[in-house]
Amino acid sequence: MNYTMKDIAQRANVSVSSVSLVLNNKPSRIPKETKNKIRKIAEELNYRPNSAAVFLSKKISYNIGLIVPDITNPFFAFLTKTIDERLRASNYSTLFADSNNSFEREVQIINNMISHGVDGILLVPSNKFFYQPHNKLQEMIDNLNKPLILLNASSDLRVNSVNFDNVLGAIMATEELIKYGHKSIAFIKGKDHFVNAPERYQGYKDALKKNDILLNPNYVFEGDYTIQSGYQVAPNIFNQRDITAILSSNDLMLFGIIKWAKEHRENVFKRFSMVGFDNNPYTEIIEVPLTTIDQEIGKMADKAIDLLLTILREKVRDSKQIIIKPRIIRRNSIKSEHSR
Amino acid sequence: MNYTMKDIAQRANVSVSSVSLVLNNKPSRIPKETKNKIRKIAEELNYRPNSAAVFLSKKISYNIGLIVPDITNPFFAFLTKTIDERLRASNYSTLFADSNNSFEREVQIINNMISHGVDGILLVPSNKFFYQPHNKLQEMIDNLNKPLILLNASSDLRVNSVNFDNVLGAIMATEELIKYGHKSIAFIKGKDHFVNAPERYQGYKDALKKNDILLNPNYVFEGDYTIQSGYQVAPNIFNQRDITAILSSNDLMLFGIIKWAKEHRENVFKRFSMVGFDNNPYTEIIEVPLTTIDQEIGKMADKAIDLLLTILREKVRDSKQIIIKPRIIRRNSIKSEHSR
DNA sequence: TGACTTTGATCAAGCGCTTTACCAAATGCC
DNA sequence: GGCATTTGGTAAAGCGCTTGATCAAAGTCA
Repeated sequence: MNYTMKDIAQRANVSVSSVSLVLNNKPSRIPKETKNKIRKIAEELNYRPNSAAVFLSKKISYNIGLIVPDITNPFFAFLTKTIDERLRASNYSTLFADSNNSFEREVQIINNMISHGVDGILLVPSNKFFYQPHNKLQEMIDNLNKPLILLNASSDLRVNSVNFDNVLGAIMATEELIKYGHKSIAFIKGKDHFVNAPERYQGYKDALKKNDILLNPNYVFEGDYTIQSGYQVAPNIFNQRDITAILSSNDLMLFGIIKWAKEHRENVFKRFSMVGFDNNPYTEIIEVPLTTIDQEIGKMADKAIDLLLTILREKVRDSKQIIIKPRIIRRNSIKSEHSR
Repeated sequence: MNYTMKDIAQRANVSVSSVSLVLNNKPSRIPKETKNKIRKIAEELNYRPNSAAVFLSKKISYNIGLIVPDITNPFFAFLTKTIDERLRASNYSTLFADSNNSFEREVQIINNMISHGVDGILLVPSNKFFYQPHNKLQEMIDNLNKPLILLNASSDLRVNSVNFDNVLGAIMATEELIKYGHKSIAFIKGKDHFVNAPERYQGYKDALKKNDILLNPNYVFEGDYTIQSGYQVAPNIFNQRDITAILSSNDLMLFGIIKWAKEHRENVFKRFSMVGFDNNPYTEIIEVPLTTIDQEIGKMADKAIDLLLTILREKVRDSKQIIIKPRIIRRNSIKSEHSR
């Protein structure tokens, strides 16, 4: 086993209480020399406090649960990295779990994390999360007795959340294309129950309306955010001869379209202007890097952690919905409509 | 707070001891009806054991620490996902940390994890890990008092490890190229202090020797495993007119070469046969998917967790070095030398 | 000198759970 | 009926740490 305060106390000829007071820098009347002696012994023994014992008496574990739907998705990987880094900087650790896009797992994991004594939970919900009956979810959240923050998702539940303004993001993207003269803009939407998918579709529609462009239902396609689904939908887009631009709900599906085009010897970059969502780092591989809507992950992580730490510090109970403005990253995948 | 055994005991009119015995399915003389009553109440209250308290008395936390150098690298992301899944299946949770390729962080994190009471640690060491003085490292590992398993790295330290046979992987890759008639094979090696990099270089050299091909130092290039470094090295490879094939220490650097080629209108797939390492999932985006050496991540995770759980169960102390055979995944990036 | 204050600590309870030893009541047996 | 045995539990200590209450000794002051 590891050394305990008892070991230090014995070696320093003081009581455990004194050791505790000193190592935690609590105000006490213990003189400098004794303090130094205790600190030195702790150092020598490489004393590490037993968090379980600390938790038992203080009810603070300095563990925060983080649940993501799929860590192999670069978006969630970057988010996880940033959150872990920020938490560590505030002296917290990350209890991690991958829900593998399953709601049942999410519930299991949440229970398990509470059992493991996390101080709070950051949940990046899977698409399946919002399938559930509203009141059941609300009850679960309310019964947690620990702060829960939803990331990358919005909800009308009474719950803290941090999300990007997806409607705005899609508007920005659509208007960028319109600015370059495009009027026949295809949209690849995610499935209706996907987190943030309806909002992106809404933004697309809003932007068209605002610019007096009629929505053509033949220009709207659907995918499931994977490269494959982009690949599958690609021929249909190429078949619609008047489409000049594509807005995709994420970058991955554009990758699929590009792959299909290359295999079929179509010059996709000449034929279409393209904008995606997510700022996928692998855009680097593409010979023409994609213009994309960047959800600034660092910002989201910061906001979420600020919110969480504030709740923990001040024990507030009401829930807050934070919305972050996305930004557009202009690269080379948009050409003026007339230059084609 | 959450409900405790005390709450259950009160409601069931029994002692806390009984509740503990029943909920843990310990042999006891408590009759079925009482057991059922206790279980029912626990269920109703959504009782979740307080792991900290369990840990304090049993010294088992059911938490395993996992440290990776960079979660945004798909290889580590897949590894993390698999490990998390497997651990959860065995009733353990994952205390995660990203060391951001820093040795200091690794040490900090390990101490913190021990303090948080993990039962064991799975460490995927960063390159900088092996910079350290050998004896210091050994001392640190020995003083842990918890099983530590090194993943994706080999070491002559007394420590458990699970790694792929990188020499063999590189031999397989090189011989695959030789089989297709290639003799002028470029090699992009990782920096010497990179984990597994010297082994891959060794395999390349071994395979050449075995096949009576002289090593040409002009065919050996160096990168740091990033797309950029492949991009940078690309013109030098294109300049060596007799090179017909490229073996890269990872897929990412090949991506960089492909990108450079496209930008410079070189038909890279016609000019070179290529083999990489890692089975990077984004090979999908490339129009000619890459043949690669796959380090079966699932196998590595399984072996590591088996080893860890065995150590925990049987409290063995000696260290074991497990080596896994890699496999080659044949795709379309190799052409016969004569068909060029 | 005696009352009061300050200094330098310690005591003890409690956090929630596990586990071994123990005990009282009921039952079985001759 | 008296003893042993079985049944159905409980008591209590301990895990390592925190913290408010407490206390003895030394120093201060009038």
